[in-house]
Amino acid sequence: MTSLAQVLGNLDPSDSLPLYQQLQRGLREAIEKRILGPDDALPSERQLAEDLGVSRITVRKAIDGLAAEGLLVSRQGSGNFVCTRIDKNFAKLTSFSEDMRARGRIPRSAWLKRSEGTVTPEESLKLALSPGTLVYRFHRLRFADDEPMSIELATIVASCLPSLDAVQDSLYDALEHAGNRPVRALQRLHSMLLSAEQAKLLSGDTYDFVAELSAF
Amino acid sequence: MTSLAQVLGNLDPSDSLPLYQQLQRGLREAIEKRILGPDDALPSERQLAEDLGVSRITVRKAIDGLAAEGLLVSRQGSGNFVCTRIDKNFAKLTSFSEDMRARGRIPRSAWLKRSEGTVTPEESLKLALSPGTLVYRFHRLRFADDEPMSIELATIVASCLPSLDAVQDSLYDALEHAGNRPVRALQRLHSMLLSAEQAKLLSGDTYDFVAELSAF
DNA sequence: CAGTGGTCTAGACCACTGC
DNA sequence: CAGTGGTCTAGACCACTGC
Repeated sequence: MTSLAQVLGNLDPSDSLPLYQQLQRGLREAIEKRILGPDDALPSERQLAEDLGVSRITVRKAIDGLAAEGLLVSRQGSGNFVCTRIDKNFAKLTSFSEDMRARGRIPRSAWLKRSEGTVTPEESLKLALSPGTLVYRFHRLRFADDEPMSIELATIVASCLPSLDAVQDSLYDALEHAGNRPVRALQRLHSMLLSAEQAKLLSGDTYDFVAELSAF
Repeated sequence: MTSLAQVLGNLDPSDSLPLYQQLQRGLREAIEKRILGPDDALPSERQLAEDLGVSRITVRKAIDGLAAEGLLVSRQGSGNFVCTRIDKNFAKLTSFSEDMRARGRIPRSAWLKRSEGTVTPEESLKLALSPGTLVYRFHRLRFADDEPMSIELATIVASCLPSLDAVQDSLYDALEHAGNRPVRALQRLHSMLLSAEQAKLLSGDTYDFVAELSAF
């Protein structure tokens, strides 16, 4: 009997909610309440099944669901582990690379364009920078396990990085390496209509795109 | 023996790829090749299992995976059906509402702000509109099954809609109702940093937000 | 080599659909 | 009420991990 099983309480077969969903909810709450902390291993599936009086398949279905939610990762031969993951309220700043790694996926990016210049009036307003500030702009296509996820534009004050080429895979890594780990950021997300070229990039049909895209 | 089973060919238990993944791939290809068309019902799970010489659980695992991919929807007591879904190349224009419905999810939107005005110089360039053209702007928070999915800004030439209030849930529905079903569009998608307010909206922690958001 | 997750089977009962 | 998907069991063998 693990202490976790005590926390989970008894599953009720007569409940209208299926057993695996009861278990999934219980484990989710245990993770959210930090009873199970990041990187903690769950009891083995066989152990959980025995403790809770259900079959292993029922346990697996709950765990599969949590893995799909990004709360757990399964490692064959090793165990099921709680993901280190972003806080729902974005309290902790994480990069795309970190986020994907925390979800057990391999981040990768392809460069579309990188350039340097001075802030536009719009950027100057949004980022609270003096006009004339030198910035680097990074246009990237982001992948997780080779699946195209998003097109990203990052605008960074040039003085935060040693050079335009300092960014390889992770922008955050490069900033941290330069001693500028971001501690505060204004995060903005837009959902917009795609240009034909952008659609093509995200569709995954072409990876041999040209590096130059106009009017991003 | 269904004709579909013939198309799928034999599953090979000695293959390193698990049976359910072999079947999932076979069904995916059948859907992509339109051997299984939109809204077509699959043979029943028991029938597929018998035809292919595997257990029903193996069939279900393949079908669950395809449902997670958005290629199928399951209807209890009825069957598994091929989704009408967007073409990978965005050849067919679909709205958020249509897309979500096709995936068996319920689209909903909450208004953040709606306004009218004349095109900005930037919009004028991007949308190829004459300066001074009257447009409606729609800022919405989009939900699927009450889960916040995205923040959307739509800019529509005012002459395409009878009024600013003509749009209820679906912009495309409103446009179609006005006789302006879009046949061609420039679609753009941006992944950007979120403002604190936007992050809050998407985190699902607050639904009683104010309708006014500045500097979107 | 003991223990783990990954896959698979044969069978069962349930709620639901649609005639 | 026959057929369907949804859930669940008990058991099995595999590949892999980590000591």
